[in-house]
Amino acid sequence: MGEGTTGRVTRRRVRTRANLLDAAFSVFAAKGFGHVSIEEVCEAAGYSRGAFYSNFSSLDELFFALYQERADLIAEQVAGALALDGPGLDVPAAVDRVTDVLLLDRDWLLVKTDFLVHAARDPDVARSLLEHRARLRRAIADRLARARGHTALPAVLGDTDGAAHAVVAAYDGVTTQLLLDGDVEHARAWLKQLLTALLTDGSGTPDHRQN
Amino acid sequence: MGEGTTGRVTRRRVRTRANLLDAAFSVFAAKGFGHVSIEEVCEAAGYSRGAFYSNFSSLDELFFALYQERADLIAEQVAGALALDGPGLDVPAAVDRVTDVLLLDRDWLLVKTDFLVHAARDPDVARSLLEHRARLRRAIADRLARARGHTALPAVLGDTDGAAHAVVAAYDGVTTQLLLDGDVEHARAWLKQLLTALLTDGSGTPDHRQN
DNA sequence: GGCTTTCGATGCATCGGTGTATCGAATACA
DNA sequence: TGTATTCGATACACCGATGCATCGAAAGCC
Repeated sequence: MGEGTTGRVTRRRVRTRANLLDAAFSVFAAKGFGHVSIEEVCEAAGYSRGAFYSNFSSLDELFFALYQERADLIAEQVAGALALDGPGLDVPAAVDRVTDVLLLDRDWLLVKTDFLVHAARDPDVARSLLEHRARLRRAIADRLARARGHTALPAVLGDTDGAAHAVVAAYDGVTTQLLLDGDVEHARAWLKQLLTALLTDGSGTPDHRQN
Repeated sequence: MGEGTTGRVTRRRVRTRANLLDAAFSVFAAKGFGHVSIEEVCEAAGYSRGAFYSNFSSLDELFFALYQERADLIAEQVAGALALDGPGLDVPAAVDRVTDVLLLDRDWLLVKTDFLVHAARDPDVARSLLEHRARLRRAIADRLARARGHTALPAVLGDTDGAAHAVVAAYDGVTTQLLLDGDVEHARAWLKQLLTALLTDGSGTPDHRQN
């Protein structure tokens, strides 16, 4: 229990915990939180319920831990992709890099959206998620601010903060579509186009589709 | 069962069915599909499980019916809002009207998102939802096409179809944010700004916030 | 208004999931 | 290597939800 003092840093405990989390990710992605039992997670991980209750006290707790783990990971990657080039920001290139990181696989988006729905009904979780999003936006806004003067930003959206808002909104919007049609490549292209449309006044490359 | 032939158009049946659907909406909005039992719905509606099983065969079926009912209703309203003025489209005015219809209450967005997550895991449901969205987009694209020449559309997004895509994406994006912060008014303002930014090359009214 | 049909309430059997208590086994530390 | 302690598997009791089968009551039809 005591996480502060290293009372007994068991080695297998971390392993089982990680295994449980990994298995939970697959199961959640496949069936959706709310249609998943503790037993299913344990079975997928190859443990019995004893192991679960030894590591978590409820499915909610595990779900939260799972989300935070992966979300932090992706946030790092995005920050990395943003920091890649110098102060002179090449918008299309940065958009490419970020897009590649952001739209990796559909499974993550499924879990992410499940979590969103979860958060929408629990103020505490919502607060936590809002803070996460705010951090992400700030990273984007900072990057955009640093690039100002080098590349002109259309004034329609207001300051860089507004532009960051728009970027996140575009991402969320494309996510929705991707969840339905499952076409990652198309979503990525579409997101790039949308972002360049928002962040430049120049010419995007139109390209369309049925659904 | 026989819906085609009007074998016996019972009158109370439609009432109870409607009551069940209404009650289900509240319960789903509050707890989320997947955390709701048939009993809860029946209790909220003031019926017993017998009534439920007489009208639906599963929660999924009810959920689908519920979604389709309300989605069609809103689609009608949007179409109405779009058709309101003549061939000369006043973009800001139309945006205002549509926005007012689209972002009515958070409960609907909650149920809608639940349904999205549901559809994302069931190809049949996904297909149905994609068709619905396609119809909506076509309505928007038609409206935009009719207005071409009157109001200049920025070419960044390609043709009117691309613009319609962008409109829907913006809506979805704002929805996500609204689900978290619960501020309908702000979401509406933000959506208006985003849409005008996308549909005009002119000046939006910047206005910002913390989250 | 009587008669038939359908609707919906009640009771029951069942099942799956939960949480806890207990115990053997694996592991860290001396 | 011995031993104390933690980890995780097994067993059990419990609860809630499900779906069905039955039956009284309301509604439509003549």
